[in-house]
Amino acid sequence: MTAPATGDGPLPAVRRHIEEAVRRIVSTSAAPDGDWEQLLQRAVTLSPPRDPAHGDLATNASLVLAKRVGMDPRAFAGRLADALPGVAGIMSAEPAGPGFVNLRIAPSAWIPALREAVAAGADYGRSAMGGAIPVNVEFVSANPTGPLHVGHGRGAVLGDAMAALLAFAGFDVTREYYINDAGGQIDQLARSIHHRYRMAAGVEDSSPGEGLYPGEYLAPVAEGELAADGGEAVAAAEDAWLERFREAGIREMMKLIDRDLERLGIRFDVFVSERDLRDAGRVDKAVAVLKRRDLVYTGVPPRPKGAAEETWEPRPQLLFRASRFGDDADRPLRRANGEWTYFAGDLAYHFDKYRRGFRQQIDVWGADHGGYAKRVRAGLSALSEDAAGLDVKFCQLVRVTRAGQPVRMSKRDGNIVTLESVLREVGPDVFRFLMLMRRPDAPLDFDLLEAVRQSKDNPVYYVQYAHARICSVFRRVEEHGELQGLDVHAESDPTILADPREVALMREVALWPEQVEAAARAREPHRIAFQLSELAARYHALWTAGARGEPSLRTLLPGDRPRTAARLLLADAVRAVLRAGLSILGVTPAEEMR
RNA sequence: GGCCCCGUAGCUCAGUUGGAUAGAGCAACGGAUUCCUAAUCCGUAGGUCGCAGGUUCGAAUCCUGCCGGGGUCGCCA
Repeated sequence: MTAPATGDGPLPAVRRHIEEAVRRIVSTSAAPDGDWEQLLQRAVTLSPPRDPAHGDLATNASLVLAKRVGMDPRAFAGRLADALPGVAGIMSAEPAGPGFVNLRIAPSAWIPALREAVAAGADYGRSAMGGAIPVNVEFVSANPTGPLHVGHGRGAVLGDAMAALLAFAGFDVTREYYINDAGGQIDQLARSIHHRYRMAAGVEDSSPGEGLYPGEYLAPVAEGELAADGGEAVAAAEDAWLERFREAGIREMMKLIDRDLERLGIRFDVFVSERDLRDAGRVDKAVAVLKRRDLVYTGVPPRPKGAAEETWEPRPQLLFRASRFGDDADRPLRRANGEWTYFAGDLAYHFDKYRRGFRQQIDVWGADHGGYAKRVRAGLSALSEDAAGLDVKFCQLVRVTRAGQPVRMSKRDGNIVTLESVLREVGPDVFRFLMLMRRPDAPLDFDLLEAVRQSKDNPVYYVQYAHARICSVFRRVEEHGELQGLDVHAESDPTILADPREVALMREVALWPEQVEAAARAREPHRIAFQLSELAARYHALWTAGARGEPSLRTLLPGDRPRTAARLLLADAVRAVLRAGLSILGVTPAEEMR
């Protein structure tokens, strides 16, 4: 790909300058005690103030430090403000409020960022922040018992964008899928296929009964098996066909899932099979490690309040001391029938990720697994001796509606709203963007009609339109004789860009790398979606001003090559941010809207 | 009952890890056709940030307790 941005934008320069001034002021103070230098690094912020009237940037340095070194915050702010102007593009600095210092930055200070953005294109904002640290992002991991539903789709998009964001910020990211291909549900899958098999053979006409999967997507699998074996499993005992149907089921269901993921443009680097882990003895090994540390014992767990008293019978079980690692109770490792619990397998799996070098692990789960995170974190802490961390991101379920009415589910699809059916209607770009316009742990209503409406109500088209407009401007340059052969870089004089709306756009372009890093640190891809919306809004506003009341703000001014070149430079820089952001979200940057 | 998530404008949601007078979009109302794409823009109006305490220069944000909604609770995954 490309090298991470190494350019020294305006922000780092301003920050360095502030730090030097702060050190000078502190050195004159009567009581420079304490860990103020550490605070300077950690707690002092430099960010655009919420109210643009306060300037371009603001720092809270004196609020954080003044008291610590025995000074009055307002006095500290006053001295700091006096010391700043004149360097790094700082035009003026004023103390404000309880001790902020507001900075005005010369518009020309943003210009290097514009050139950097244009040069980097979709890679603008890529950073080395992550230091190539390996991060494992595990997501989807849906059971191979049927096609993906919309909720899986949300998790899929979140995980994929998370991975892209972290990769963009310089982490060494692996996208991983854990296949839950062991356990009772797979037996039920095999039995469901067998039922369909008997239907296909004409010896069964009732629909699948209790506990079996109703989806008709299993019929082709059954028919395939029937064609292959000529019906020998019709009346055979379960032992004779269970394993074969399990394998066929897993294989075919993973094909379905793969196809759904492909529609979303998602590729995984690694698939890990629960069965493989178990068969290779990895579960035994993980439990042995815990045993060696005296973290496993046989005991009777207390009856959970939710469990009905009639069905609960106290039974000694093999337990992991999860309560020593922040969990609320010790957790069972072995089922009554002697098999490992799902939890034991999950321990082995997260341990396996750790042993493959992932000290940072991110899991994307559905909200219905909410109570489960503590015990897995506890297990990973125990197994890695606190060397590995697990960050679980929860996705609330998605409610799909059409014009406000719940979408009815088809038996064909197994009574779920399939991801495929939604994608067929709205396309991957709309789906991905709308899924990322919301914080993942907030519930989401997805309306199929709203989603395809092409207007400003729909943030996908809104952002894509901004990108398309810029592309359109570039296509039109050559239509003007006076602009033939315009060299945007050589002929532009960006100091011409003086309108407040233009300067605001320049600033936003310059701040983009910082915003990417903030989103990556917070591990919140949805911030990117919101930032793109804001940038698009600013661009649309400027554009419409030029198109309506203020022709002098237009990009293409045939009589004024330097100004046109400068405007094109700005437009191109905005386009770079849009491309970079959309690439993180996995959304296509449309060249034109038709 | 325990644990997890949520509660911000009539509706849907942001809120830069504790900052200044809490912001967008939708809906409502009023505007922009000499235009590089009107899939756009400008303006008006809209708030006890669920409630009550606490922490400090400063709280929508952190801590405690309530209220309300959702999820979950051995031998499913």
